[in-house]
Amino acid sequence: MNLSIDHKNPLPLHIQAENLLRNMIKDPQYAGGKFLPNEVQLAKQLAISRSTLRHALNKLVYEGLLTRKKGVGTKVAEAAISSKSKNWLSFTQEMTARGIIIKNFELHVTWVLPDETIANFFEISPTKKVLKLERLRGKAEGPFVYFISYFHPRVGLTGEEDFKRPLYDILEKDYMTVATLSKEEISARSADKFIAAKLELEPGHPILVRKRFVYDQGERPIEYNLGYYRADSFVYTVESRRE
Amino acid sequence: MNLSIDHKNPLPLHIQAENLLRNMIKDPQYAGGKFLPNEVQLAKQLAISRSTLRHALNKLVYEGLLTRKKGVGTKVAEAAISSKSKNWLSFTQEMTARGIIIKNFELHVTWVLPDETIANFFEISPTKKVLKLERLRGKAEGPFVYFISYFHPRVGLTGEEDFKRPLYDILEKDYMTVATLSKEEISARSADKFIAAKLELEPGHPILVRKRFVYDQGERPIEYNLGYYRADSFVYTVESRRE
DNA sequence: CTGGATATTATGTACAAACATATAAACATA
DNA sequence: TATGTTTATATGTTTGTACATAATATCCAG
Repeated sequence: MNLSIDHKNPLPLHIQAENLLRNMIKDPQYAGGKFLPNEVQLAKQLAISRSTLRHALNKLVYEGLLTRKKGVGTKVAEAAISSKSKNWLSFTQEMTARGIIIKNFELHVTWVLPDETIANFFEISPTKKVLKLERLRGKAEGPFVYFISYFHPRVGLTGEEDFKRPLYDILEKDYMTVATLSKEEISARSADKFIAAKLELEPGHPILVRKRFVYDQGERPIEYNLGYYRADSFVYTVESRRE
Repeated sequence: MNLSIDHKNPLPLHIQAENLLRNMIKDPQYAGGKFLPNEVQLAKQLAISRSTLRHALNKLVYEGLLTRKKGVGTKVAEAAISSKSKNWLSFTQEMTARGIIIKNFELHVTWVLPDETIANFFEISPTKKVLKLERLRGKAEGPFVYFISYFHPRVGLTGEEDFKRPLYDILEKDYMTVATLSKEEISARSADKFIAAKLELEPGHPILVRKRFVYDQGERPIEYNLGYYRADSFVYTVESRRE
């Protein structure tokens, strides 16, 4: 990856700067909370104007990766693991953007009969088997989320796919299915024995449950997803605006 | 609402322009798909520079309200008008819509010194007292949520208001403050003794915590709200769409 | 009448230069 | 010691200017 800006490169300078910054802030030095060099200095360092640099910075600030404070400086935003409904990033993309490397602890693929909720959501017969994908994921230190996904037969997944690739990438590129609409329900509960064991905590500890109903462009159901998050490492964020 | 830009107004010009544009594009003329005036012309019309105008336009483009096309023009995005404002119901309105009658179990109003989070969010000194409103609310059978709200001094609340009225009604009608933007963080935790007692459950039981940061039209902070919900009676739902 | 060169139009990119304002540290005063 | 005051620093705001590039409209030759 390039570590400096190339004025000959046809890629716009502010995009180059943006990419460069994305890498820069993954450095533990900055991810640890240290301020970036100030704008004037950084602009000089990259040999671009302050305006162009700010253009790049703005984008990262908008994405919530950086925070700025007038008179103080710019630094990497608190790397609290969170979910931003607005941007529609995949789990992996979002975590990577924050410099968090996701590790897969477990991965199971099976074919199962749908329970009532799922059969209803998919509008299929309860005797028709669906693909079930279970994943235990987290950081190097340990898992923090247990995912269960069910896929509508219409999608055409075989179960032989490489689920280490980003899910929505597989769906889009290999199955021409674009996830367009998602309805989510977030609730709290205490961990039962099964989930507690997976997430390496005591039964009874609070967990955050996220149910996700995913639809394609035609608003047809394609995925039902359950996520069980350790309460101590996940915050769900929402931004809403009225006009 | 102002229909032109006031260079005397301390509110930054690009924010004024942004607000103005938000109104402008509600006009059926533009919402119907007509192109806005071109940037150079519009800048002249508003008596601001093209850069400043673009700053405002960029924000709306980020939000997905406008789409631009090089060499062609800028217009209101196709699907932008649809579902956005859906979320903005007051707690009481929302519950009433579901046929749930809300009972106030407790209601306390006090003036307190803000902690660091609040002082930071409000951008005020930690020595400046703010109004704190605590409410225990629920159904006839029992409470299910404990709310704590802090209000920015700018709003002008005295503490003598009738808080049995809907909050946003008070703010709009009596204090000319319109809550326009809200950022929320949802997390899970187990109830401490205080909250457990309020919500009539055992300490250690899971609860859902909702932090809410509320802003007015000028994106100035006006309220910080904490909601502690019984996990067995509350689910948070979100709908998001990508275009 | 059609295809291709050309001009026009509007957004995209980039830089330079001031001045405004919030923050924090250094300093001075009561 | 406590409280202002100044100063250095960094981001925030605003303007002006110039040229690049994509999309569209126009015109001209064959």
